[in-house]
Amino acid sequence: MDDHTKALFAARARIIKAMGHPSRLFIVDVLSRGECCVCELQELIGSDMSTVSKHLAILRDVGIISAEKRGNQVFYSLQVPCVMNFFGCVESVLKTSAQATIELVG
Amino acid sequence: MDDHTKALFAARARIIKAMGHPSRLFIVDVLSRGECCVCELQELIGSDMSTVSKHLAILRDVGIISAEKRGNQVFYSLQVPCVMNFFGCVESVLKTSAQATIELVG
DNA sequence: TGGCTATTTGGCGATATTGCCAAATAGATT
DNA sequence: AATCTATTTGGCAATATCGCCAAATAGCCA
Repeated sequence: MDDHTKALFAARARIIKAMGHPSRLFIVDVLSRGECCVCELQELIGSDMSTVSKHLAILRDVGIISAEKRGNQVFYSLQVPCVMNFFGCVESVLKTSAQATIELVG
Repeated sequence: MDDHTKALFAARARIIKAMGHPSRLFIVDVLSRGECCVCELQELIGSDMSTVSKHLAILRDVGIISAEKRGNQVFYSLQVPCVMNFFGCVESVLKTSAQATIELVG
């Protein structure tokens, strides 16, 4: 892998990696239905607010979501809705994988 | 998040996480153009063969790729081609993100 | 200003990932 | 069987991630 290819795939992986966590994937899913403040997400997820905030920062750093401060709260929204298309394919990976297990078992 | 939702998003995240590494993303890209043995991938990536083998195992464990042994070599192939659709969206995240930086700077 | 709420940041221990080396395994060839 | 090649596995040190707590920050309201 030459340096350019390496950099390209590192940049791509960074974005995908940002979604590779249950809470962060959940955040993306929730935000696909409209903006949310941190407090709402925190209630839904059930982790410490600081933990949720850090997850949001990770998604924001790679550009998947964006933040807007209004009053004393911060509203996050999905910046690149096409990431929602991942879900359909991910389900099909899960299905394929489950099918393989069934065939393996009997 | 109730237990079912938690499990669902954990399962999804596991799949996305498997792709969240430059070498593994590269492997998926290469395999999208046809099956490959480990030795070919190792040459392209340039890491130790054992490292490549472990990356392949991670992708295989989640069901994204599959392995077939022929002779004394193992050929891997992309099991769920729709993951290739991720790339287009990832590029658009990169573009959006670059655009945001441009607007921020000037 | 002082206090209140919402959010972020710093720090830390626990845990997971990464990539190399060395050793084990499996098939092919002699 | 002995050996060669291709691949996987075990082990380990370096590094990164995770989630909580405590502290800092920022905006609102009295």
